[in-house]
Amino acid sequence: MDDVLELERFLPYRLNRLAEAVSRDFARTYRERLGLTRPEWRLLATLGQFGTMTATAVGAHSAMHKTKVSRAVAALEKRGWLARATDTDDRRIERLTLTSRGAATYRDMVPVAKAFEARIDAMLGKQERAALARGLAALEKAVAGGS
Amino acid sequence: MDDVLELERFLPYRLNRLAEAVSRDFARTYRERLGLTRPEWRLLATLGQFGTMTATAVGAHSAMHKTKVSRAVAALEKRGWLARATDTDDRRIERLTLTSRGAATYRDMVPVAKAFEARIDAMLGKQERAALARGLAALEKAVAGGS
DNA sequence: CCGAATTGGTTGCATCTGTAACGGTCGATT
DNA sequence: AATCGACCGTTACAGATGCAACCAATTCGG
Repeated sequence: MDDVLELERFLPYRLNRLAEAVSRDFARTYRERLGLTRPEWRLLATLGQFGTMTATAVGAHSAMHKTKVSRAVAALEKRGWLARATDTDDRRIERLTLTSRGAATYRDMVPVAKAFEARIDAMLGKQERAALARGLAALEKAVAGGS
Repeated sequence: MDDVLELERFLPYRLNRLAEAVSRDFARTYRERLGLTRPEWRLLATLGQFGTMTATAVGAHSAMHKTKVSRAVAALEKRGWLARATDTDDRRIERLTLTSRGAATYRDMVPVAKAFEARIDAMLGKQERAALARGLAALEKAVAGGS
């Protein structure tokens, strides 16, 4: 009974496998079109959605290691897609914002991402989509709270 | 309407974030206790469950890049946890099997993984657990078929 | 107040990773 | 049987990653 682990039911394994499989195609498109790595894309998407944020907040939101965030920030800054502004009250903090060029890139990218999303959605039935949404939401809550 | 991408609803992002968050703690335990990387752990778990397999099959099952598998195989072989046997009919193929020492390590690891699994399950309600299972299964099917 | 502990962020270093190219094997076509 | 293409697996190389150690700024505790 306790001698075999069924990977098909093991959550970390399933999530990793799905994340990998689902992301791969999509990641390739923005790497080829924009030359972005995954962390860089996530940073762009996060700032595009939320406006100004700190590096730590980006990391917390996307579960990225802080060094990943740090390097992604440096990369986008170098391209002129992102600007840093040291907080006047707490000079450790840097407020990150997309430049107009960064925002323009973001706007170009959004429809592509949405099209990708729609393609996946189309492959799931309505019931399954609802179940997935509910299950993921519950898991996100558990992970956030349990830590 | 089409100007912002809501990351909290975007599947690749959610899956990556969850996979990362869920795996991190667990990965640390087997890295510290056994000195295994993630690909190595997955290889061990896959062979432990299925017995003999080829490297390609392992990669397909776990969505790992073939070079990852190749390196994990080399690492486990070096530890004496895994043995290769070239197929006599098709000499391109290598049948991978855990050695008795590898199998012993696997057996030690299974209860740890199951305990981890149980801890996550305990954080989800029964309904949510069912929804998650259903949603993930549907997505797995879609991903496998769509490709 | 002052030193200790904490926090935001960066960097050195070793390791891990993907891409592309490769060597070796097999099957099909001719 | 020679050739072409497909397939299994490895490796060189450049780039990405995580850990630990670090700097600087802030907050906490006495």
